[in-house]
Amino acid sequence: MKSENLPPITLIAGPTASGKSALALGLAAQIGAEIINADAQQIYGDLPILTAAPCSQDLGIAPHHLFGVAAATEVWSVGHWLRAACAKIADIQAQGRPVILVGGTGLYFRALTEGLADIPAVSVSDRDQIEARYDAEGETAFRQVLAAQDRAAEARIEQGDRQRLIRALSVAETSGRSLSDWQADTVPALAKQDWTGVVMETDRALLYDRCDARLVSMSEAGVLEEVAALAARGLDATLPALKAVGYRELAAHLRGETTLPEALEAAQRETRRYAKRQLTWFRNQNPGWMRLSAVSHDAALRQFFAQIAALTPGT
RNA sequence: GCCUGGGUAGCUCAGUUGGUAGAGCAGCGGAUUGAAAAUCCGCGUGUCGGUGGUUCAAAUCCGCCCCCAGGCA
Repeated sequence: MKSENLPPITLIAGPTASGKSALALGLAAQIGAEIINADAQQIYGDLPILTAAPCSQDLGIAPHHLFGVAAATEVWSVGHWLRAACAKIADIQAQGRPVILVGGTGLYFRALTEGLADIPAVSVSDRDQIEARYDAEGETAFRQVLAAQDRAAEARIEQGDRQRLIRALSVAETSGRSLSDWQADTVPALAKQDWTGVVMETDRALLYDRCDARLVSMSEAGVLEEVAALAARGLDATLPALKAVGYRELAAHLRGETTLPEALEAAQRETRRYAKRQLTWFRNQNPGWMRLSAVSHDAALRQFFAQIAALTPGT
């Protein structure tokens, strides 16, 4: 149970409501680490209740970074987050402190551990133009155009996946190099020996119960007011900050389209579905990461140290 | 007690002249490289209320029983 056995960076991933934040806090308190957010929605600060942002008590336990740092009008991408996270990691390590990254966004962890291609940004106007072409030509014709420039991407992207098809052609046309080419040469942001990956594997039934209960407590904490305030700003509905799970359902109730019980039930269902997608990602995309199944965060912390000890014989 | 209408997937229901059943929603599995709390793909999961009978063959037809809804008493 000595922090010297730990690599300097700990990555804690897991589905929503799995208790990963509590584990991060417990670990941070024990080893004197600072916490960096690895969750796409918690970057934005306008829906603290709905996105389960850390509370002031949490903030008093350990320094937190990249939580609520962006306005709802901003558009952060994986790349944007990765650069910010790497800068924070460097800062914290310069002070000689350990780092913990916690979050539920599998892609962010992948960018960190496997790298992200250094693709030039595609401007919004260029993307809009390609989107317009997709909508005008239809998927079949669009795929033919894409296949001529990036056969591998066209073959890999599944039927109906408009978002990925548009991304692939946007990159090929604006950078003059295919997305598949770019992605083939990526370098991990973190060196393998510098980090330990942990996945929270909470029992499915328990996890779903927690998802349901969380919507109830969010409701008591005033989510509706928070959603109403953001909705009143009349922002573009495609902004990432407005894609928080539950936002759509609660906003529909505020417009009088559904009753509150209906809205809460729908939001709970969407939360469970989101948790299921995360379970699928972490189950299959993070081989080699430590798995923690303990229910309480104390037990999870003990399980964590036990596995660390098992990984480093002789200590 | 009698009459009528129902009991088929987790839920709401469909099921032609008898050929061991299918839709929506829910659920489950999977993909995932700059919107990722996003985006997309795949999969019916079933003692057809129970039981006995007719038939080569019953969710479908017949008998009895059980349960639900409504009506009459």
